[in-house]
Amino acid sequence: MSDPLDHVFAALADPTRRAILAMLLEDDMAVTDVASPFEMSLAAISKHLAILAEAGLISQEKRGRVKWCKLEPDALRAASVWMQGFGQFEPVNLDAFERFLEAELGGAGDD
Amino acid sequence: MSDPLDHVFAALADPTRRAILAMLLEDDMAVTDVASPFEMSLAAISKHLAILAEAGLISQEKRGRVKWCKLEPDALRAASVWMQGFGQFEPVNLDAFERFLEAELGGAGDD
DNA sequence: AGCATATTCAACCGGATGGTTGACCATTGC
DNA sequence: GCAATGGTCAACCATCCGGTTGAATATGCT
Repeated sequence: MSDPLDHVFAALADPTRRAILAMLLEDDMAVTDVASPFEMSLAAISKHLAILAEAGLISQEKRGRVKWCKLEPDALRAASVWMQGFGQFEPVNLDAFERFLEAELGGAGDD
Repeated sequence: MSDPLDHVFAALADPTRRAILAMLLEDDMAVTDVASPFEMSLAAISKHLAILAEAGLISQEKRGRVKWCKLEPDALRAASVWMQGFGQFEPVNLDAFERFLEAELGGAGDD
């Protein structure tokens, strides 16, 4: 019932969470360090991180008493593909999508 | 304080709304026709459409007593750009594409 | 052991969301 | 004019969401 895209897009809908992702782009961070620039409680940030982790957008690994947060751009990939489908589309249907895909596979490298 | 991305991602977070977008990919539709495949009230669909319109993902034009809904793929572009900015990843991968087809178009458009 | 640090848990709160229903315009057609 | 059709509005409900606070749980330090 709940498509993974539900969680990804819902996670991305919050500006705090998008800011967190932007921070994690530069480096892995501990929860406390993620929280420090924000004007809200640590618990709130902890919840945001849980939501991001649930969506697969980050992973969390506990080393000692510190939990490290790491960006997982792979989860963004599915959502990105979903959106590009709409962007490239001509008002027909899947044919155009297939042409689009073939062009991508032919022009860009392999995965 | 509300970034347009907030609205776009929030709008995309609901599977009903994504299904509506997928339907509108094929053709412009009247509100009643958008609603017909869904097992929920017309009022509910009307709200969903309002949310999509608020996010700029569709436009609505009233001709006579019929309100036509039209996909506006341009609104997706900003969100897509945001994600590309994140992405050290290639824009397309086949797995995600196939998942997209099954989950979104296969389920919604073929009822 | 005892205390500080890192993080989560639990309860709570106000406000948003997704849905319902019934009443309410607006437009079309007999 | 009046009834059917297309769509929204308003009130309501249950649930989720984003935030708070205070207590609880781990782990590390001395």
